[in-house]
Amino acid sequence: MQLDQSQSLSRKDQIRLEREELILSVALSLLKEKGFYGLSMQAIASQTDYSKGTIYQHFSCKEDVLAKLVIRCGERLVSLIDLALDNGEGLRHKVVMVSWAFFMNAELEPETAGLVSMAKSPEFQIKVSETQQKAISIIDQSILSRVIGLFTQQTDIAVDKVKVGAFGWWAMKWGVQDVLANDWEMSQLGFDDPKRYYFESLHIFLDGLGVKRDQISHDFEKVQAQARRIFHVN
Amino acid sequence: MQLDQSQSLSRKDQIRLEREELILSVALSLLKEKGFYGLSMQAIASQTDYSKGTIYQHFSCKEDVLAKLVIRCGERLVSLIDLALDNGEGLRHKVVMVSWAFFMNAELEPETAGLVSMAKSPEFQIKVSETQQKAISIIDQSILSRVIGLFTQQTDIAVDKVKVGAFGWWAMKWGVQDVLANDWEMSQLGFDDPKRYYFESLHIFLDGLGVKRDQISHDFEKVQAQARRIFHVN
DNA sequence: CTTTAGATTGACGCCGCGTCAAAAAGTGAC
DNA sequence: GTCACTTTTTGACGCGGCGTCAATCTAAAG
Repeated sequence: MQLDQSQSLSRKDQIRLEREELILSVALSLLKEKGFYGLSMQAIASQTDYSKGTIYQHFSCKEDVLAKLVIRCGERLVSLIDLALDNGEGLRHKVVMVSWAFFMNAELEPETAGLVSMAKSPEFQIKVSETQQKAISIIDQSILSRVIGLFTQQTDIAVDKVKVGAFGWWAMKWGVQDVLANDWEMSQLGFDDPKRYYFESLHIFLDGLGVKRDQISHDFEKVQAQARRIFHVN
Repeated sequence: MQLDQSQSLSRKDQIRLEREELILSVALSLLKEKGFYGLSMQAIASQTDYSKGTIYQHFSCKEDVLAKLVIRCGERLVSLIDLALDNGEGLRHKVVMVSWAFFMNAELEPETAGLVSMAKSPEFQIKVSETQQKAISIIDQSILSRVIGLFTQQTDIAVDKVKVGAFGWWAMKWGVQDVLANDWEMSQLGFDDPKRYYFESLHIFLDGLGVKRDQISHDFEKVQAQARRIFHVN
């Protein structure tokens, strides 16, 4: 009896989960094809061969769907960051590798990565269910605590510089991400490859912080190749 | 005859301009009150006591209205930047003052400033009339060329560092702006006042670049007060 | 006063959102 | 297999926003 019930429950849950998966993958492909404006609950319903009502049993609104995509994107990012931290040698190298974690995560799913900053706006947040809000918040904390932890653990940086270091890096990385996401016309002004400029700037910042230089970190191509290997991208 | 015609034309234009002004101010106040989602062409029409059709004679769509707000915001920013450049002494000080130009511009009209990054997204852009697109593009160029020009003119920075310097600063500033615009919960992680951290980070970056230190630039309060005075803010 | 060009209006068609009563499918007892 | 009951699914519906356009109004010129 109990077994049956639990089995049937888990079976239901299984189906529910699979469907949620389907909905999300359809949403993502719509996002890719038609962009943010082209994504509608109606379209998701048609493409999944479910009715609108059923979709609304999984997600309370359009924003809720997008939030879930952003959450998955964030979860993948966290795992890439962990890989970066495990494989980096010393503070500078780890910082560089984590930067690549962000870039490659965005590369894997540019559509979703482009939503991240929108998903953080208050107006978006209030439309999203609390569960999701918390999930986003937890991911943010995970990432930031890893970043701060990284700076704290290392010995080649003064205690009073830890927070500034983490902050400055964070800001710089975020700024570049924004440029990349909406590919601003920086090339017209001679900034053909923002990533290269980012890493150059980053090294200057780390120099200013007094972080030890090393052999690998300064070689853009090499470290990129290394990152692709570690993250299994491309 | 000709005089009459030109008079009547300029009169018409005058009225048209005033109305455009009215529309924009109503749009802005709606944006403040109800936020981005609450802003509708219908609402603008009601509040201005014009019909929807008339509003559409001025702006082709909602995005067009917002674009115009962003453009004005950008124009004001350019003028603040010029003030900053005129009043700053030396590279570091000018960089700091220009940073304050950005911050205070955002402070003057947070709603609009929060739209800037959205207004740069391709999906937004294609909905906006070409004239506006160009206007935005011109403002971007104005700002970036000033920034690059600033780094180029100064003597206390190596030639090969000019572009990196401009880029790194740009990225960092942009990242912070994003944090401020959506006030992310950084305070929970001990970053109570992002602006202070920004300036600390900025100085570290400038140190790394080899930019000369000075007396004023490092005093947050002092330089803020100076900026408020120059920009006539508060 | 009449004509006419141009400005203004708001009803209209369309679409997307989110809801909910009704229909369908599932479940279990007999 | 059937019946009664629960759960799930459906899609028609109401709402509201967008952008259009034929009809109406205005005002200037003849």
